[in-house]
Amino acid sequence: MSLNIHDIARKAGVSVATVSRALNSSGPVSPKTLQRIKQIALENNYQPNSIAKGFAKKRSETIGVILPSLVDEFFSEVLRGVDEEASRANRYTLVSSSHDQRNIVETLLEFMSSGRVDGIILMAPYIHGDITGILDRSKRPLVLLSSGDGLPQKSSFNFDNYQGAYAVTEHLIKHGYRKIATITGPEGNHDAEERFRGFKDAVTHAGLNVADHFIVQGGFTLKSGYYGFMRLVTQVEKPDAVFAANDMMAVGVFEAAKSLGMQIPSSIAVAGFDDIFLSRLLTPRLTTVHVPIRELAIKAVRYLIQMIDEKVDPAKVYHEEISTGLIVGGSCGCTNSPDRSFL
Amino acid sequence: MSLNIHDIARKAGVSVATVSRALNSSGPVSPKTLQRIKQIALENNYQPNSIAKGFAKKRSETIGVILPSLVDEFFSEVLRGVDEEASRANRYTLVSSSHDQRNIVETLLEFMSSGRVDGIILMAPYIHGDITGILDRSKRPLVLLSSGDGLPQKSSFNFDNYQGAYAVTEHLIKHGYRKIATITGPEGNHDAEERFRGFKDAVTHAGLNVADHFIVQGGFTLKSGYYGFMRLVTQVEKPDAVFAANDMMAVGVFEAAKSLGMQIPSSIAVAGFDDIFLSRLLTPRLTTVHVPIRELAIKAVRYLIQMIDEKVDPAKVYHEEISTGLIVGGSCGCTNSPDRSFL
DNA sequence: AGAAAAAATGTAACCGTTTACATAAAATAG
DNA sequence: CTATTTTATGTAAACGGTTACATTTTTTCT
Repeated sequence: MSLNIHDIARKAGVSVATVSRALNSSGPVSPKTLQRIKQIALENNYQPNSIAKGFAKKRSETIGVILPSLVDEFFSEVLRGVDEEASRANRYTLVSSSHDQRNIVETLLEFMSSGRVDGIILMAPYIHGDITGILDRSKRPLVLLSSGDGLPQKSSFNFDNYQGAYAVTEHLIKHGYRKIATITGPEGNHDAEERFRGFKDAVTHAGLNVADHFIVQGGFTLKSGYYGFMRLVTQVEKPDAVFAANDMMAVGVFEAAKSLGMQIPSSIAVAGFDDIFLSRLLTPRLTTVHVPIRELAIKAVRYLIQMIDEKVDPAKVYHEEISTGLIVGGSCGCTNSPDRSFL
Repeated sequence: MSLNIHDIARKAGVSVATVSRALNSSGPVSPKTLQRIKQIALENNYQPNSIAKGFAKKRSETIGVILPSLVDEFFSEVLRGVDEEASRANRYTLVSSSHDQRNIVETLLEFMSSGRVDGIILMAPYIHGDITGILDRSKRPLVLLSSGDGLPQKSSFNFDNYQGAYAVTEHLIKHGYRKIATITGPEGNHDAEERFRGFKDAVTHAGLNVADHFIVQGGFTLKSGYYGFMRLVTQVEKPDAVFAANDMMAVGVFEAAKSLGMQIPSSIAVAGFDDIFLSRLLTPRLTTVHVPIRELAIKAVRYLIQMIDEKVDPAKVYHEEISTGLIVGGSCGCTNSPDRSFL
């Protein structure tokens, strides 16, 4: 096994306490002792055992991230942001992509009481009773990411879905479309609900009404966008524009339109939400709402670390809504939209 | 703070050793004591401090994953596979997406000598001297993922890039194309090199020759595919088919062809490599090579865990090449290819 | 120079668990 | 019914750091 602090102390002819102080700058050490210890540590490339360190300090320098799954761009961007900010703050990232609800609960319990993480970033689009229960008696700092306000007693960072949906819908209305349909996200999903609310308000405030047959429920998947669109356009009254609650469904809409021989935006305008990479490749480019995922993750981690370091009161709740930005492509009917923005 | 093993021992009127044995089934405990201890542990929902446990056992039950970055589909699929298999084996996943080479080296050192992980999955497309040096005196089990055979002394899991590239090129040749160009991956990248080798051999074995002006260097990015194609088709002698060393570049090729008004596959056939999600959405669907990323990751983790548990000799090296599969779309000229496979 | 203050270093307890070894209790054998 | 073996339990050291406190050395002040 590699050498430990005692070995270094012996080699340097000092006590372990001095070595610890020298290497962590945690107490006074005379310049020449400091120098000698550092030298010896370097020569023997001593690496303190960080498990032991964590044990002694009751700190793991690790933040735990619980994600619903890692499949799509969204989650990997979150993870990227978390890892980026965590490593900037010299923290480790322990990740768990829970495959189902049970799993989230278990992981949460584990993470909270095992001493393995100092704080938790939890992303749970569907928060239910079990989770609430655990979270209530959670002792570790925790922040919710894009999980809505179902748990107002916990600090959270969300996108301003309402504002984004409102803005993009308003944009469609400005184009003169009057029969605007939407394909929603899955039921119970906070983002989906907020987006729908924004859509509805924008339509209503414009003096239009939201017809029931212009609302079809989707599931944030390409497939549901495809079939959702099919349902919309095979009705007697057809919409002249459709707002898909996320880009993946908008892609489904494009595919469906293509297979029906419908032109976008001339036969029907389309808008999405998320600004995924793919939306840039559609022709015409998708009009959508940009969500700064990394930024969200980074802010959440920063706040979490402040809680851990007690720079902010961990008991106090803080909520932040990160604003989203309208991205105008050609799918809404705008003509001056940039092309080949992917290059 | 939550209670520890001593508290449980006291409540149960036994010693900590007995509690430890009871809860870990690591020694004889009488049925009724066992029952009582478990009961008490449950009532007080006792969770052993896993840092302390790791410290005592010199085991962290954690596997470290070092990835070059988390941006694309490839890496997030890897992570997904790792996490899936790790959690199946009751291990944690500590992730680090190193942003540059220096970072990889540092992380590697940290991971190896800190006791924080029991083993490491390293994915480093470009292995250079520094890394080799560290790896040589690494004490922890480590497996390389898709990093080529630059380090034959370490166990590794790779895709059979050669075979895949050979197969897809051969398929193009079967179509009758004779002037086959390629856009390669970045220099020094193992996958890229193997793919090129497969391409070259397939062409040569068919009695054709690989003209220099039919080889342009790309960088695995959409952009490089776009411009690479532009260069290829603005030459005096134009290719009739092009093999992009990855799908992202093939997407660039599609875009470039579109902007030049060229039809795929009638004016020029295209094939890619990777079978990314996007390749399914192209029209015609991209002919490509499927790489079972999750499978690769899962196999690597399984093997790593065997090394950790000393089920296999950690000193012995093992190499596995995972075979890839040809996916026939319409971009090569095949007509019976399935459409809308994304639904 | 001696006293007081400041700086450097050392000693040892502690963090929560495992585990080798010792001891006690129960089961089995003769 | 004892002697022996087996099973159950307890004791205490170890893991590798940190850190409060004690002690020693150095510096500063009068």
